[in-house]
Amino acid sequence: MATIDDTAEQLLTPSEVAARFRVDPKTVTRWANAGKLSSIRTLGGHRRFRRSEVEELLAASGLAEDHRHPAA
Amino acid sequence: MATIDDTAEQLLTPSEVAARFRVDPKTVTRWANAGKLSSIRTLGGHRRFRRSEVEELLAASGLAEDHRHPAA
DNA sequence: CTTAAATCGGGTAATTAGGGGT
DNA sequence: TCTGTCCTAATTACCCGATTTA
Repeated sequence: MATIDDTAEQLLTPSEVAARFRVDPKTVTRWANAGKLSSIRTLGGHRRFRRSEVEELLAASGLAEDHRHPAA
Repeated sequence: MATIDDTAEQLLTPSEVAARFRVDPKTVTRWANAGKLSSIRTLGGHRRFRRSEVEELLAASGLAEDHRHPAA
């Protein structure tokens, strides 16, 4: 069938982001409202977050999820 | 990948739309039923979605994933 | 024509949004 | 100031069998 290019950005749910930071999903929502996290909205109003941005923030906080060894 | 004419309207399956929004294909179906998405029906009753419309909705949600070529 | 995957429906749990208060 | 919890309403995810698609 017509396989489209999978250049699409990988998105995470609020729960998935919360699990990575060990915080409550509501806290992630507050970060999004405060503009600390870029949020995408589903057509129903639920938030989705860019995986790359979350990983970067985690790395910037000194926490490496290390499925990849740090380059620096 | 498939070589498709740019003049033709590119249609996406429910799964492809769902992957871009990080939701379940059933949710995309629900959006179509709610009139939030324009849907084309195959002769068997399956839904197809306009790629341009999906891209616009994603962009309106705060995500611009236009790495390939500008939709002008 | 056969096989495997996807999408149809419906129905029911789980998640999320938003506000308020600790 | 920041975070976790309580509440209700809305949205989304997973269950099934049957049909369509590739």
